[in-house]
This record gives sequence, C-alpha cells and structure tokens, in this order.
Amino acid sequence: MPELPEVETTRRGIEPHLRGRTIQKLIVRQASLRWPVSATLVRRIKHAHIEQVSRRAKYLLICTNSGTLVIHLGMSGSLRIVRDNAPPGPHDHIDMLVGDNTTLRYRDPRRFGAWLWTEDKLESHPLLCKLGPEPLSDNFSGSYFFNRSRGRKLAIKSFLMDSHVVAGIGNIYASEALFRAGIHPSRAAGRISRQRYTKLADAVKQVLSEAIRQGGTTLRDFSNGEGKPGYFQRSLNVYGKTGEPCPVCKTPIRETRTGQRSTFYCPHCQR
DNA sequence: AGAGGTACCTGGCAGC
DNA sequence: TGCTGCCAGGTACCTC
Repeated sequence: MPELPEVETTRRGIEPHLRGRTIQKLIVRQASLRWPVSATLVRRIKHAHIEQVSRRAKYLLICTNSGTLVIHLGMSGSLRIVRDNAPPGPHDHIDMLVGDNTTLRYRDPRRFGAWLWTEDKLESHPLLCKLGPEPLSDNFSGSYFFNRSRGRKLAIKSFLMDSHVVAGIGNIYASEALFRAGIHPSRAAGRISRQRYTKLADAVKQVLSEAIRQGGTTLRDFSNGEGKPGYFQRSLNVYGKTGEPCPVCKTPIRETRTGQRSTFYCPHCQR
C-alpha cells in the first residue's frame, strides 16, 4: 500500500494528534511483524514525550525525549487515530495510548511492517544510514542520478526503486515517473543520457508532490490518519491500465515484469 | 560489486 | 460452492 506520498500523508494526518503528548503505554496484540516488536520498545517508550513526527524515505520517525520509534508500514500497514477505546479489528496489532482518549492504532494484515526502538543517533541507524537522498530534496537531481547510474546494467525501473539510490519510490510511482519522462522501463540505467535523467528527476519530484497534494493513492484500503482515502489514483496514467489507451497517443498500455514487479508503460511514448 | 532471486504473511480474486 | 493458484503498494538478505 504505502509509498512515500502515502507515508507522508499518514505523517501529516497523525502528527497533530501526537506532538507534545506523553505516551502512556503500548498494547501489542501481535508482536511478530517483519522483526519482532521488542519488550525493550514496550518498556522504554512508556512515559516518553513526543517531540515531533518526521519521515525518512518510507520510515515514520516518532521522535521522543528518550528515543525514536521507527515505524515502517511494509506492504499493507496503516496508522490511524482512534478514540473512545474503539474495539480493535483482527489485524489491529498495536495501540499506542497517548492520553486524552487518543490512541494511535496500527493495522497490518500482511505483517511486513516494523516497529523498532532506537536511542542512538538516527544517522547511524542500520536501516537509515545507507538510504539515498530524499527525492523531494535538492540533493536529488538529474546530475546525481546520472552519476550514480554510470556502469549500471540493470533496468532503469529497478534502479529507480532502489532505496539506496533514491529513497521512497515504489512500484506505482516508478511506472508513473518513467511514463512522464518518456523512458522505457527496461532500458539499462547506465545507458541513459544526462538530459534524460534531468527529465526523470523532474518527473519523480512532480509525480510525488502531486500525489502528496492529493492525499496519496488509494488502491485497496489506504487511508490517512483520519480514515480518509487518497485521490491520486485518478491521476494515474499507466499504473494498472493494461490495454487502456495511452492518455497522450492512444496506444494501448502494456504490462511487463521487471525484477518480479509488474510494470506498466506506453510502448510508443517510452523509449 | 552488481544482479537476481528468496523470504516474510494474509487477503482477494480469477478460474476451474 | 469450494478449492487452487496467483497476485498485491516493500525491502533485507542470500547466492551466484
């Protein structure tokens, strides 16, 4: 479900309800996520004071005075604010009670997500330290992209989705950005010109900021912190549109697989 | 070092 | 209706 725009939408949805609050306790109903939810986390997070809710790549960072809670939504995770002790559903694995009748509730049917606790510097965290630049920052540009790609033979789509190259671009937005940049998803990353990388970097920034503005893409059941859906699926040009006419040239959209992931493109517009 | 495959897990859907 | 197989928005880790 969640790519960068969905995680950012979630962050914006929950932040006002969490910032400045003191965590009363964590209720873990199902501890086996991607990594087990540790007893240390449950113990250490109690009484922590939330200073801010930020994001790095697709990781949500709940920063407190005593440490940072690192949350990843995996493939099917979602967070929302619930009140009045609303009864948990079957996949509501964790509740974080923050007082004043407010609970942050984590739901994750596939359990690919993660809840981790760290008291070290975030820059040295093993999951965060090797990530590429944020795509919406100035550190991410066509030149950076071009330089990183020299000598690489893998498909541009896989390169674009490598979080160590640039953080936070998943399967939906990779297809969409390549369509906007007119680049064929199977083209070798090392054989794309600097100019085309400039176009691609712009397309990535454009597609992600538009998606954030529209509250993300809701394909199955994504919703922001208040349970509202995202609307970017209306703006999708190629993702999931196999056989439908390309919005630019009317050629039927094709589907292929790159690195075991479905990929959508227009065979006429993308070279 | 780079490229590709595997693993984690459940739910929904198409096809028989 | 009910079974089977396949697919799904992620990514660390393994092998070649």
